[in-house]
Amino acid sequence: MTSERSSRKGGRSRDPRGERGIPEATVARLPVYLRALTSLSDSDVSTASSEDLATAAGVNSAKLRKDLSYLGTYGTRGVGYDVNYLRYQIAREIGLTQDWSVVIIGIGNLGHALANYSGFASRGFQVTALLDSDSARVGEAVGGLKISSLDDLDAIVQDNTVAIAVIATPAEAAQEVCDRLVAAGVSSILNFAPAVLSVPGHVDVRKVDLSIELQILAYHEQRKAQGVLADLDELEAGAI
Amino acid sequence: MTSERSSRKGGRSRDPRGERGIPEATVARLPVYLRALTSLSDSDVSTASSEDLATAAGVNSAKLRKDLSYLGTYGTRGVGYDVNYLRYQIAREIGLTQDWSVVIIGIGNLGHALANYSGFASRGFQVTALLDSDSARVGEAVGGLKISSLDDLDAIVQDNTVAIAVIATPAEAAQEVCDRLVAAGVSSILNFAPAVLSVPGHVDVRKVDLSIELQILAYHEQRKAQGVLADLDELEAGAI
DNA sequence: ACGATTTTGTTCTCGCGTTCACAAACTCTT
DNA sequence: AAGAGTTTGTGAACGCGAGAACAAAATCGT
Repeated sequence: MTSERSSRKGGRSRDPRGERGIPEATVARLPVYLRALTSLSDSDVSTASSEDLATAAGVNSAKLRKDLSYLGTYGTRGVGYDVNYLRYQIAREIGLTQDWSVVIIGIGNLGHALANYSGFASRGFQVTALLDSDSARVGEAVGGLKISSLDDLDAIVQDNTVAIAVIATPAEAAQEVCDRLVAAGVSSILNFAPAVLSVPGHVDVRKVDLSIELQILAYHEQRKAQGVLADLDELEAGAI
Repeated sequence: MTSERSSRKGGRSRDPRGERGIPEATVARLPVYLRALTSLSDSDVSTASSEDLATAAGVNSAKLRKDLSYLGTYGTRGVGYDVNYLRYQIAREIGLTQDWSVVIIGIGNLGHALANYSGFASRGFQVTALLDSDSARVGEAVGGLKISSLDDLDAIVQDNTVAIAVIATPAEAAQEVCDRLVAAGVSSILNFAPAVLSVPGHVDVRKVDLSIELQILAYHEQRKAQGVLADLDELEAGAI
């Protein structure tokens, strides 16, 4: 997994309330299922088996069935799942039946790209503000929005009832921006800055770190290369 | 974790060779430790305890010690770890003592941002080519590099011994681009396109998906809000 | 020199997540 | 109507990862 939850340790068993809690690993896959269902729906497929869905989502069918069983019993034995019905149920479970207001902090290279990314709006996430600490950039228009000053954070968060923020600042600024976000009432943060953020327990942080991903790939790549060398050694040693 | 390995199922226990295999969860944290060590080194700290390191990396100290123990015994009891020595050892283990050539495919908003991102080069990842299928963009300069045509992929990969590629195309194009990359000999792929890629077993794919991350945050956010409502209900019902 | 203190490396235990395998439930054919 | 064929939902087994806890090893103070 690329990202980590920094708060909320427990899975469903530690839930103080008795209500259905969905395992974290399952939650992380629901959006993938949703995408697969949307794709099938666009292809006018009205019913799909767990095997079909699993293939489309790139997972094993038993896992998919167990994941879906946490939401309820939405399938029909001997038939499969109604694509549109299941799609709605997952969307509702994730919370995509309502719109979410998102602000992006730090409009550098990455912030720019995120502001122009169309994939957000299509899923019910609306970027309502772009903030930057550089006063020279305030007022500049990016992706149909004007950049606001970081000083207006509190007002912006309150006016738009923002719960989710995206940090795309340099690493040095990330913790301070994070603190201000939390103070303003934001309780979910997507962090692109290569920095460890410390937040109060009620705030969720997810991290996306490009250079970490590359390093993980490099590790395995190096390992493959070593394996080849070792195989050659064995070959020379006449072991095979 | 946000991303998934699509190939290579086993952890260290299934390793056919008897050599030390590092658990996947540990591999994913090594880059974080590396960053923490670099930061300490920049602050002229020469020695650090597991507690210090763990705090800087945002993990628990027992976990950190166990992770490091997979690499070897690089600490000194009663003292701690030599920052620069440990840093070198982790870098070597990950494979950062060599340079990695990386190509980026799909120079849209995101590809643009990635091409300009300075965080790659600083960690030994050198972007050697930018590719796009849109012939109108070929030749355009981005971040000091000229965009090449996708048709030149094979030659570029071979000339630069590229093992790692970044896919930043729209979802529709991702699988085809992926197939061509694999055919050209690339065996590690970082995928930003919101699509499930299918690859042969020897190829590693890691996925970074912004909209999935937001959806996971939305789920928890919704859950927090429901919890508040439930608490209010209990209050009204006189349960407290 | 030796006990007190610090801190690592490792063992052990527990819980989560994955997968197998099968009974239950539904459809279809005859 | 009944048996054959499908496909879901779930119980059970298993392996990996997290964290507590402790023994081993180093330093420090006297």
